[in-house]
Amino acid sequence: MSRPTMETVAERAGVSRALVSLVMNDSPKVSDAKRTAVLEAAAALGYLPNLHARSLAQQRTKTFGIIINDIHNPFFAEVVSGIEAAADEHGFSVLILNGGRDPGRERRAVETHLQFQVEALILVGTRLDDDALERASQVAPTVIVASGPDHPGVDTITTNDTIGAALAVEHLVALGHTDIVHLDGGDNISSRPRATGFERAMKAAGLEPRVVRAGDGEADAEAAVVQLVEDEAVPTAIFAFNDLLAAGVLDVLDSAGLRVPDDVSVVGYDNTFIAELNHMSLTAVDQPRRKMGELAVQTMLERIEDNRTKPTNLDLAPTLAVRGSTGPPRHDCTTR
Amino acid sequence: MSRPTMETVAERAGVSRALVSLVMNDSPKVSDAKRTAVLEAAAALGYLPNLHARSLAQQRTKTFGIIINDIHNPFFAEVVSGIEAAADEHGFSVLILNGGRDPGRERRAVETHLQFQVEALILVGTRLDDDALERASQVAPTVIVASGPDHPGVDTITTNDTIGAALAVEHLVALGHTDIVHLDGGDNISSRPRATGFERAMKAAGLEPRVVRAGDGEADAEAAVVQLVEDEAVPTAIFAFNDLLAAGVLDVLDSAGLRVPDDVSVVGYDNTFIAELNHMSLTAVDQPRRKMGELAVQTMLERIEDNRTKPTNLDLAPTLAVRGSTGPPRHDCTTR
DNA sequence: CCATTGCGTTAGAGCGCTCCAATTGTTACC
DNA sequence: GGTAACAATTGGAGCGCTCTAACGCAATGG
Repeated sequence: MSRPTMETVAERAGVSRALVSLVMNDSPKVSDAKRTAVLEAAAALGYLPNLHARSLAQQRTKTFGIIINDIHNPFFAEVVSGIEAAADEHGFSVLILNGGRDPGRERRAVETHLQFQVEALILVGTRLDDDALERASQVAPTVIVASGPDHPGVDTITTNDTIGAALAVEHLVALGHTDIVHLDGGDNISSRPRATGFERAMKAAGLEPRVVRAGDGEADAEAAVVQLVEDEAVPTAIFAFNDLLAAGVLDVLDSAGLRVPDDVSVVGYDNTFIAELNHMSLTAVDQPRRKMGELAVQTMLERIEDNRTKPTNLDLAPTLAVRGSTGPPRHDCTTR
Repeated sequence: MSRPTMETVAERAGVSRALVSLVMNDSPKVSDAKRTAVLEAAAALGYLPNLHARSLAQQRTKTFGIIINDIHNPFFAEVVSGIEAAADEHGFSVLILNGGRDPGRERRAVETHLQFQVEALILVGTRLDDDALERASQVAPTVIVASGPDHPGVDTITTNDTIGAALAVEHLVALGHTDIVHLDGGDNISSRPRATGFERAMKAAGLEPRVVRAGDGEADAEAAVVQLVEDEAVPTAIFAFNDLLAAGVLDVLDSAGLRVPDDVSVVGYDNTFIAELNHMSLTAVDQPRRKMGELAVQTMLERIEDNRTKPTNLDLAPTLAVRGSTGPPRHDCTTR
């Protein structure tokens, strides 16, 4: 059952082990005759190089370690796609470990990756604390994509939540809305900048910002909106912390007999495929997810190949995907 | 920048390399004094064992290779969670590679995993052809989870689509429906068994099965339902190939002014979080995803540790998650 | 005809670890 | 006091590969 090794292939092809190695790394200095002989022997034996042995001998792995904070989150999946594409292009492999929304597990994932001698760590939406980040970045170049704490020595690729929130507000204001509520993300790490961006943009437009504390799950949104309905304090537009919240908003409004966007406009954040579902058709702030993944790889390559040492902190601009959930407000007695 | 090795640790602790190895594998036959000395030295140096060297020396990796057909699909993500949990419990690590819905990429992923000397391959929803499966299973025990071609020598963990479809039909029939349309999945690999199950269950209930060809994307469903509306051939219930299709159905019905479930009941398949969204509240056939992942691991362990050679083909029974999208039909002139 | 060049090839050390066999040190027993 | 038994420790070979230096062998040129 034991697999063939280079030795086996060499024997069968009637050459030395070193020559087989040269063929496997398609070196130009091998005669065509021997090359085909080796290739044939390898194919016949079903030979597959042992990556562990190679890494050990070569003292490098050409591998990135990805830790994805939550494999269930489609937002992160898209970032990973970008990483994979870019890594592939540069001859790097990618190992994915799932953080499972749990700092402890993420910590162990870092350890595992480092033991695998990955050449860089790409943390997609991490919850690691400063200490863990410090130790990780000591051993291998590390980049945080999408969200995570700031840490000197750790590169970051983010999008600017403040701008994103402003985009949403400006869109609504342009439509004529003046009474806009922001449902915030509670403890979520992105909650604060988005809320701040909202408040700032509202004030810039000469409007009074209303922020309602929610959370990052659908239920949080629903409770908050039910409250607004009960208090008869429903605004003409709601800007939700993320798409999932927005979905909750849509549902509560629907069962309260309020029409979207006629009675209330709704804006989400992240532009996940929830927003894309026709039944939702959610206007949402969009982050360039694939791009972020690609930039993460590029950032790491600069550290590895050009040994850059200065930290990189890219903060990209989000855009707005306008769909059917936003429109001009209805001008009735309450707003007039 | 080069990392410390066992040699370094041994030197600092004033012991031999072999002793360090024993400590790292916490062997019982090490004196407490030396043990703590080694541990301290290791901690001080920030020593991390090199997994490649270990794998090479040990001639085993205690690692499973997962290939996930589409990292964007939350259905698969749940299966992976189950795999991870079970693997962890047995001291196995898990390496994830993304198939990206592309057989070519999947093929390369298999290769990569085998080069990493994974002890078993777990294919979550594969699109690999017979040939590739044959070669893979030759080298390492292989199991297909959720969906993929049947292949001798490759274990499978599936749920019975025929039963699933029957569950949906029986639920609708029990509610009083007699005019039920199935939107099939087109070329999708699970399309056939679900359609067959539908037809069989309908006939068993003495009803005429109506199947409309669709696909596995939202747009496919929409086109199909628009057609039904135009033809004034809308049934009292629609059983969709998957949740995404069902979402499309919901939307078209909504804009056609038909109420769910009053005018039309809708059933989905997979019970993904689309179905759970309150705004959808989709009755859907549920597959025990985590369980499937766990069983996959167990199946592989049997091959590795108990060297079972007989193929395993587990076909689990799905269940039905009843939500708000189904109800009794309205008995008006058309059905009477 | 011998030194020179260069190409294709190979021997062999070494990557960091494990594991077996061998060694030392300690205690126990007759 | 000698030996057996055991516990703790170590040396060294070997896992499958890469890579450097050296080698053989042609073709070339003086």
